[in-house]
Amino acid sequence: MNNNLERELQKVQNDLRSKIKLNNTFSSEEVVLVAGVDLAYWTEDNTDYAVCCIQVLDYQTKQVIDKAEYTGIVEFPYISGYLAFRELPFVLKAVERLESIPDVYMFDGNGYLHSRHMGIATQASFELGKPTVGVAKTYLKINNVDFTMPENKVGAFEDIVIEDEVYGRVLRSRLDVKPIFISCGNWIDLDTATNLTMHFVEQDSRLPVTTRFADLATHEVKRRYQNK
DNA sequence: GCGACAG
DNA sequence: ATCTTGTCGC
Repeated sequence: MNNNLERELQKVQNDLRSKIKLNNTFSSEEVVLVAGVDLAYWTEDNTDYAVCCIQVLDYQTKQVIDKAEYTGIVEFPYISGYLAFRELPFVLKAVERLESIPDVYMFDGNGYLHSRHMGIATQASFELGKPTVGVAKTYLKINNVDFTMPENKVGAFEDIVIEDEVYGRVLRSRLDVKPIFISCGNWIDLDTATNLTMHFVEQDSRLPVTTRFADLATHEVKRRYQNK
């Protein structure tokens, strides 16, 4: 990619690093509304489109109490390490359409588990002003450090430590299924992020239902658009 | 040329 | 992310 662009994007991310707080800025009793965020992409008439879907679940009942979506033209390419610049504009537009105010957002991707601690979950927190969590399906290698595979037991995990700093966690959310990668977005600690994730993991997916429902919603929107 | 590469 | 059938296993 363009070197000047990369320097510019790195500067944006580096300037935000000092604002990250990896401790809870809330008490667990305050967490009532949890949002799952995801996007889907497609091409129509040589134009790239994306839809962001957000599903807001009640922590206790796990019922969807609010949802919103935003569809638009994709303006930014996918560049590994800079996912937020591509997806965040869609997320913010969708959030505007929510009636509720989620207490925490869960993203499909990383947060602190990023070479500059600036995965989409962390970068999003500064726009949203709310705690965020990153839940990724695959590992984005940092400084050539691999992760250790956790044992095959539900809830088993291994922290991903690079130069004595914990970046994130590989979590076995379900038995006999590939693990997922949990990291703090902002204003939340890793244990709480892990517990929150496990709380929403059910039998049909290794991903928390927050993210899972958002994923299903994006696919429905995509089909709706492609069938017309 | 080859391997890496969140989504 | 997306393109895509069958197939192995519970």
